[in-house]
Amino acid sequence: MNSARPVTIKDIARRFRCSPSTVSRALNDHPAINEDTRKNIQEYAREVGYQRNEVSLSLLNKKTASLGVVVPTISNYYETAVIDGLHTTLQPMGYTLNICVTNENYALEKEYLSKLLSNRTEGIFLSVSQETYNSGYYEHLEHVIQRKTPLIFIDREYEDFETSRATVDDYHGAFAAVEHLISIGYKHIAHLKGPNGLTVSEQRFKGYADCLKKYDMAVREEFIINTNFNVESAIVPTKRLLDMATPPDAIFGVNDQVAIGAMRVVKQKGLRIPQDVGLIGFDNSPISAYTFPSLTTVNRPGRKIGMEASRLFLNQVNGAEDFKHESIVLPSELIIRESSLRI
Amino acid sequence: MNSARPVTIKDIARRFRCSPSTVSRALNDHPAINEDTRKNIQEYAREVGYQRNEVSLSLLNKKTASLGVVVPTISNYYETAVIDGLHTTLQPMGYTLNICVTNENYALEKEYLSKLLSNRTEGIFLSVSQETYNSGYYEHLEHVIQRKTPLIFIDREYEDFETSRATVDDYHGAFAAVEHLISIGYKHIAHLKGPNGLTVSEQRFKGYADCLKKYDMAVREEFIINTNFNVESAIVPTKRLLDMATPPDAIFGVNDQVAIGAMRVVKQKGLRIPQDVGLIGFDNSPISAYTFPSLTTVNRPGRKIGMEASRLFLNQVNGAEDFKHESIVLPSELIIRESSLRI
DNA sequence: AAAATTTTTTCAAACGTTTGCATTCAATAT
DNA sequence: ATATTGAATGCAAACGTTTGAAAAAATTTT
Repeated sequence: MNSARPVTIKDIARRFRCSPSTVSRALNDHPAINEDTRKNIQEYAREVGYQRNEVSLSLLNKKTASLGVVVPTISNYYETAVIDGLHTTLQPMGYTLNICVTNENYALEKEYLSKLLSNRTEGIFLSVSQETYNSGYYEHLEHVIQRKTPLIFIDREYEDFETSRATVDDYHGAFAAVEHLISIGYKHIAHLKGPNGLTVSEQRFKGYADCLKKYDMAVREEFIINTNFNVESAIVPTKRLLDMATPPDAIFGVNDQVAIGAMRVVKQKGLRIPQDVGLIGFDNSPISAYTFPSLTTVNRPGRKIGMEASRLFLNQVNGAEDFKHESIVLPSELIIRESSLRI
Repeated sequence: MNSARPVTIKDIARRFRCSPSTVSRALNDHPAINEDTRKNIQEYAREVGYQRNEVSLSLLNKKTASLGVVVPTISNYYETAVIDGLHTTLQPMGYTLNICVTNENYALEKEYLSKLLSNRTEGIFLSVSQETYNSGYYEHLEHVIQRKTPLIFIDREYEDFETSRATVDDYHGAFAAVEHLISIGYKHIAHLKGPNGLTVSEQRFKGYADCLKKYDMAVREEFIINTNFNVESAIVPTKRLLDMATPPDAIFGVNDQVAIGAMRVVKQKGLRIPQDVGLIGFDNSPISAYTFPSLTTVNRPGRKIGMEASRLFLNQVNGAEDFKHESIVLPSELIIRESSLRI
């Protein structure tokens, strides 16, 4: 009985022996439609479960009300917090989010952007993949801009694109973290860095290095080891650090995962945190409050970033004549917990 | 120069003084098109950055290649793992995922489902919201089914709908957890239950209760307290448990968050885990491995659920004549860590 | 050179909806 | 009775693309 084919305005028109235009107007409460006709049509439409075909409307109006969100991963707390923030602002406005996960892969990123454009997405939030960043290819991004589709960078960004951006102040966050360690009295502070080249990695590293310099402490090459953002990638580097002739007495991890990896190794060595080794992470992921000892970290307001990014997008589409791209930099905030509180 | 208006097939046709059909065929490598014409058109299309308007195609073919994912939240590890699984299977097949977050809200859930149908989504993955579950309203679900849009239930499910489902075996997971506590020697096992009415809560509770019964242990009313799945909601209930005249010597939390909340309270009381109080969670969230002590838990394969759900969906759309709805129940697996290992 | 064949291109309809303009019909004013 | 108004409805085009069938153009065969 209930056919799979959705009932259309034409079906209703046929039923009432009137034209599709009349049905359309009736359903939209157009004033020029006779009260009775309107009521009959609306009632019948409800009965048969008529639902406007938004696809046809999209074609007609060239408005799709859909937005692309292109991120390297959604397995981390931070990324989902950002998406949550985007959601919070944009879904009540009727926008639909298309989430694309690139797995840090350039080819996928390119494909998804192209697909989003083909689908006439009205805006794209992008956190560029690591591979893209390394490769230096960015025609796929230029293409988006050429098409005048609003493009909002999130966190990882290209310096020289005319777009809006929302990022966290990684530099000062890292700086504050290291300054805190110094104030506690730690003298030999190592850094488990993120992958080279990524803004996030480099900014945090810069904050670390600049802070050491400010306090006339050496920035020692061998105290800076790369990781890949996850727990496992911190294991070997931490072991190397602790096995040195003069090992560090504090470690600043590029994120919480890495710090937690380091924490495991430090404990296994029988060293105490924070007495023997101080430890700081970055992100304030939910887990950081519940490790033992609890992890000092830097808060990274993902949800807020998402909401700010939404705001930037809305600014652009409701664009006044004098619209200017903005670069929002949200402050990061040091959260002091047990892992750095040597007394 | 670069107009915002995307270049269409008609633009190209005008440029070559030919008909849109020719352009269309040329771009699609139709054999009936002259080799030169084809090459010229394709080259020009590339130059001007032509991109097929998929919206018009969707209208024409009644295929949108987009799928709805409706979940109560994306702030938890489990939900994102599911989405990740859906992604992994479906994105390579060209599907686009529209993520909708209901915040456990019935009105929102209804609105999103309706919107997804309006957008002619080809399938919907749904984890029903708590409010929906409680309210017992489900016309919005019937509407989806009426429209013959494949509907796949994830985890939280209505028993009496003709759809496919993918769930984790909560019952046996909970049973195994409690059995493990008993085998260790714990005698008074409390349960921090999830919200009443939800399948997840009830199944885990049932596993807990049945296991106690099997070993002739009392199922004590006062040992079963509701929480709301998050850390905070476990604080007061745990305090209440520990303040009892004869407090429990083990606590089974409905999920890791709740167990972690309990862990905090237990530690604050100066009690030792697992010596004084044994503790088990559920979900095997990444955090559970890094608490102190590390948390015994039950693995809940979110990613696999997503992939299984995708498979169920694909079965339905590639539907053979003899297609039958399936209910996949993935096994859960006890992960023994420190919080329950009293020796 | 005409007919037959093959190759290439165009026409027109379709997908579902909206909307400016024209049309129809009834009611009122002259 | 006829012109004038007003209300209610229909027509046709538009959005961008594909596709079967028809037409046109080029080529081959007689």
